[in-house]
Amino acid sequence: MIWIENIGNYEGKEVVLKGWVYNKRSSGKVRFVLIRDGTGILQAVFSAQEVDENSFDLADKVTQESLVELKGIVRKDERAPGGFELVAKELKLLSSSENYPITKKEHGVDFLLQHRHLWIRSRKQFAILRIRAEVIKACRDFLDNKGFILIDAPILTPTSCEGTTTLFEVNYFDRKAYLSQSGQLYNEAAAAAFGRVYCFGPTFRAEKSKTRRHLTEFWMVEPEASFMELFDIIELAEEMIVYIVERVLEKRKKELEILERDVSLLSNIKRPFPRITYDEAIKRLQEKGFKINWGDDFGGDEETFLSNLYEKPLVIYYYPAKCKAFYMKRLKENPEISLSVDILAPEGYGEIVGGGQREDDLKELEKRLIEYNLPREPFEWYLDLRKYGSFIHSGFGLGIERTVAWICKIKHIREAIPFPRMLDRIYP
RNA sequence: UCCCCGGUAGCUCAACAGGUAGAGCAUCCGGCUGUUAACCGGAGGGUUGCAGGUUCGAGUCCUGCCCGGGGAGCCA
Repeated sequence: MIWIENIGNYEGKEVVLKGWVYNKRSSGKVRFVLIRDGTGILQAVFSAQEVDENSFDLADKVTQESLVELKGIVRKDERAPGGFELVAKELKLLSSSENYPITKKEHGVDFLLQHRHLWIRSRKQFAILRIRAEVIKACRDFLDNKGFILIDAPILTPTSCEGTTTLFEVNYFDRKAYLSQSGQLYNEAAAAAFGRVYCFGPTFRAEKSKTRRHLTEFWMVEPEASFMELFDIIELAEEMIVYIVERVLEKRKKELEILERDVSLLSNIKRPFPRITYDEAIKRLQEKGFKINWGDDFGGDEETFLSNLYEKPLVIYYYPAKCKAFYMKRLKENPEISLSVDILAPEGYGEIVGGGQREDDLKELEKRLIEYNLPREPFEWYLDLRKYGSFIHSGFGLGIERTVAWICKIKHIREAIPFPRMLDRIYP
């Protein structure tokens, strides 16, 4: 099987390819048909003398997104997009396509999202989703190489992980269950069993958020490591981000080109990252005239401002405990401060990582459940982790779509997932 | 939930101050021997989101509803 991706290996040879018609152009006695096979796009050239009449005719008549079989000789030619083209010998129609809705001109967002199942065939979406696949592979390779074990957390859960967030409720054999909003708590159990673990999967938030940073279904990779403290986990997150960016730069050059991404900014993503405390962040914001007080969480504008401060991701740590989840360990010297961290991607992208050191003291944790107004019963198993050999441990979650959106420099994270789920949008 | 913007041909949009609904792309027909969202000529294509109101006359003004976009809040 020959794929367009590797077409350069067949220079001068006759090949047969299957693919969908991406575009066609004609100029009298020369016709150009661009076909895509899922790995790339290749231009085929039809000249009247070198091809039979039926094929030449078809090269003019064939419609966008029809499936065709193409025979021809691979030739290097600078005029061809991609550097190689096919001198066509024969074209066969395998399956026709009529009135393909996504044409060569512009379309609106609503229309494209209604046709997402077809939109993913187009060049830019193709590039983004291939980068997404690389980002995911990079996360997994990085953690696997570091000795982390993949232990997936359940999607159906008996209760909220953090209590506050709105959850999707499902009927579970006449009992209530909820779609997971984080694998975090299960990860902690797994960390005690396997040392260093991670889970990777979809998470769900039933918030009525309508912004470019939010989806109701999104993917996270969540490492959790025993014996690691806050600053160990910050280091791990930094290394992981550097690794992801490096891998995309190395393996997805073409896709970044399609997206016209300025790669010099990405090449700059090396350690160390700038690190500031929450207190410093507040000070910087207040200096700029933001109306924000100590104890407030950052809003969208604040996050954008902070993430534009540096060319590298910005590490912000020591958030007020009340901004963070009940399971965050507190600073010994000041229990108002949690051992927590967020990492904001640069170029205005905002938070891609959130994490911290977990409370390992049973009494403290019991107190927190009460403080946060959470029922004890569904968390019994979680408390057990502190009863049977409690251990220092930390972890974080990295949002896949936000990371992909940043690396691809796309405006809205809905394009960073194959089939986005948003408020009022669950089709296709 | 709130604020702002929008809904006109398959798609993207235009239509002055209320006066015969129009262009590009797509489709179909024709032309062009290297096109790069190719280009050039021609043709077909409309319940102006829905319901009501004002008016001699409504795409345009008013009211309600529906749908979408951007943002806020909330959140990762």
